[in-house]
Amino acid sequence: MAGGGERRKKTLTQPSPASGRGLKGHFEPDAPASGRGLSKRAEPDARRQSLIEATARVLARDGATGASVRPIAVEAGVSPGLINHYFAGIDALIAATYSAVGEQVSNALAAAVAAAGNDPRARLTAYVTASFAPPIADRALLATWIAFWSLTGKPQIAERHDAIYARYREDLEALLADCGIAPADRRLTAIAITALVDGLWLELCLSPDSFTADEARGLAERQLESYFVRSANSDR
Amino acid sequence: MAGGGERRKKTLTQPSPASGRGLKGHFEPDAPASGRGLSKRAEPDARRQSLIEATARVLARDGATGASVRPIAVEAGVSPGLINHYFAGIDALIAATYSAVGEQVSNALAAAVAAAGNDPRARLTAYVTASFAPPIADRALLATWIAFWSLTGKPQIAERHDAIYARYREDLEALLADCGIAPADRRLTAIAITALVDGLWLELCLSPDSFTADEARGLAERQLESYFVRSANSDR
DNA sequence: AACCTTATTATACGATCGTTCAACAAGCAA
DNA sequence: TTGCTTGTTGAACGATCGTATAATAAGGTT
Repeated sequence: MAGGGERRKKTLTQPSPASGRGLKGHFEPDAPASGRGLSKRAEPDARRQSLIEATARVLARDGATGASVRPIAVEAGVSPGLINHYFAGIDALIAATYSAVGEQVSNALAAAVAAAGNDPRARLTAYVTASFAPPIADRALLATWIAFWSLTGKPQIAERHDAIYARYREDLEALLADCGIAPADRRLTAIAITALVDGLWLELCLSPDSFTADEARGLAERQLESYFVRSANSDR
Repeated sequence: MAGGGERRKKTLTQPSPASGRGLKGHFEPDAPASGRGLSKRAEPDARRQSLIEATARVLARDGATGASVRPIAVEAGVSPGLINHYFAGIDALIAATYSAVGEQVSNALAAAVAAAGNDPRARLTAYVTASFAPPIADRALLATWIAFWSLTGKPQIAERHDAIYARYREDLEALLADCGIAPADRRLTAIAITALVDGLWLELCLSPDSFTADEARGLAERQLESYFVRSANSDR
C-alpha cells in the first residue's frame, strides 16, 4: 500500500556520497549484531533460518510491538531490505517464526517424553508437566506466544495456530491411548488437559507469584489421576 | 533515520481542505463515532468514561496493534489531543481500560451467579460455565484480553492483571467455601478451575472449530464434580 | 460587561512503521 | 577477461505512531 513506484528514476540516479559498503561501520567488523556470523552471501536456506531465529529472539525480548522490520534486521545483522527479499512481508516472516517456534516446543515436549522411559503413565505425566519447567515455562516464550495469539486475526497466522494446537492434541491423544483411555473419551480428555495446562502455564508465566511450578505440576497430575479413576470405574 | 524531518514543513503547512471542525465529517453530524453524544465540554468524569469505553471498543475491534491514539479519538468522537489531557499517555488509558473491562467481566459473572438461585452447587456451576456463553465467550473480548496480556511487560499493566485475577480467584474460593470445600483445599482448587476455564475459553475463542461451547461446559462441570467426589471421599 | 479557568481542537514534531528500488557486490559460466 | 545471476545494501517514500502546544471555545464568577 505504501511506497510509490515511479519516483525513483530521478531520485537515486546519482549514487549517494558514502555508500561503499555501508553496514559494516555500525558493528564489529565481521560479527554483526548478536553473534550470528553469516555476514555475506549466505545460502538462501541458512539465511531464511537466521532471519526466523532473529525474529524469535526479538519476539521473546520485546513482544509483538517490538517485532518490526528494522529491529529484526539489526538482530540478524542484516539490512532491512533483505527481509523482503526472503519473505513476502513482515507478516509472512512472523508466520514462519510461529511454525518454527511451535516446532521447537513440540521437540522439547517430545524430548521430555523420551526421557521418561517406557511406562505409558510416566510418559504422559512427563508430557503434561514439561510445560511447567524450562524451556517451556518461560516468560519470554509466553511473550512470543501472546504475540502470535494477537495476530490470529490474520488467516495466515490462524492456520498455523490451528495446526500447532491440533498436533499438540494429537500427541496427547496418542499418549492417552497408550494409557488405556477409551477411544471415545480421548478427544475431550485431550482438550481438557490441554486447556488446564495452557491455563496454568499462562498464569504461571504471567504472574509467577500466585502459585509455584510445583503446585502447577501437582494440579496437572491430580487431573490426570482423576481421568484414570473415572476410566477404571466405568470400565469395570 | 528514515522519512526525513524537513519535507514536512511544506507538506502540512496548508491546512487540510475540510478541517473546520475536523472529525465531524466522517460521521453523522452530531453523533460522533458510535453513538456517544458528548460532543462538547463534558463533565470530566463522563469524558474519562467515554474515552475508556471507546478504547475498549477499539481494542475489541482491532486488538492491541490498532489501539493507538488517533483511532481511539475517532471512536470517541474527539480530537487526538484530548486523550493526553485526561490521561498521562496512551499506556495509562489502556491500563484504565483494563480495569474497566475487568470490572465488566466480573459483573457479568456475578450476574450469572445471581441468576442461578440459591443452591451453592448451582451457583458455582453458573460462575464457571458463564465463561462459555455470551458476553464472555466472545472473540472480541479475547482480543481485548490478549492485548492486555501483551502489555504485562509494563508494571502498570501487570498490577492490574494481578488484581483482576486475584479477585476472580477470591470470588471462586468463596463459592467453593459455600459448597463445603475444605479451607486448605480452596486455594489450589480455585487455581485449577481458573486455569481450566481460562484455557478452554482461550481456545474456544481462538479456534472455535476444535470444540463447542457445550463441550467446554461439560468438561468444566466434570472437573467440578471430581473435586466433590474427592472431597466426599476424604471427608467421610 | 470584563475576566478567569479549563475543556477542546488542530496542527506540528520527531520517531518509526512496512515496503520499494536503484545500486553495489559476490560468485559462477563462458 | 567479460557477462550474468542474484544476494545484499542503503536510502527513500508515504503512513502512522505518541506527545506537545498554541489557539479557540465554553462556562462560571465578579
